[in-house]
Amino acid sequence: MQKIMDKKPCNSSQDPEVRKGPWTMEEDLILINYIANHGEGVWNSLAKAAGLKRTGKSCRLRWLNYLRPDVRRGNITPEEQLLIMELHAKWGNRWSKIAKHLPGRTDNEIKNFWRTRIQKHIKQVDNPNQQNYQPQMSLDINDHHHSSSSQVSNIVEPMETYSPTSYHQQGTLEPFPTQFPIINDHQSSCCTNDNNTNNYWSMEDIWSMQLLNGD
DNA sequence: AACGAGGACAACCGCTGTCCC
DNA sequence: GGGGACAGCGGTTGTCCTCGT
Repeated sequence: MQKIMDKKPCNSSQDPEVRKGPWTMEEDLILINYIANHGEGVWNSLAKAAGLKRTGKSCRLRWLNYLRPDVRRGNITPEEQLLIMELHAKWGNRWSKIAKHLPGRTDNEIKNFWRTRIQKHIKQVDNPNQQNYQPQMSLDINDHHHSSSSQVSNIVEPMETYSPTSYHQQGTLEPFPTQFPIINDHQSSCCTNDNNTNNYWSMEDIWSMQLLNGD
């Protein structure tokens, strides 16, 4: 049906007026301001009414994944990791469904987390003799969460087949001790405005600006 | 210090589902 | 019932950053 609409490359890329790529601070502020004043919904008309040269789709994604005040970013906790694995074992790649059980987490973030950390790890475990395999992270959650469901153990099991390094050595409950960039720190340090992309700055910055603007 | 490779994340794309006329 | 518009989802790609050489 509406594929007709979407077939036209995002019905927008042909339109020189439609911006793509990273959002700028100005665009973010416009979107935040508009939603603060008018609420979300009807994204296509919202984008137009707000004066953003973006598709409604793009605005929705930006708001849901980044700008919403209740979005939590970075530092996925061991408990969240466990939950993700448990729910993924139950539902598969139903990221939005999984995200609903992790308050403040977005489906995109969970999906990225799964693909970059867990899936990679599973691949490594599947091909342990591939090149000089070096386990980089531990997902040996069951060792520390004996209450885990059998569903979890199904998916976690392969990960127990190697001996985690720093995790056990450090005796902490940090499944990915060396793998987790502290995203909040990263963003708050690198994301102040001297970054030439204008795309990386903390949400605290945005929301404080928002407050300063008096909206 | 420079450069390349790989990782992490943001954003886009294509598709499906749902609602409304 | 058919078709259009929109929201939402999952997969993929692009970009930036970090780390190793």
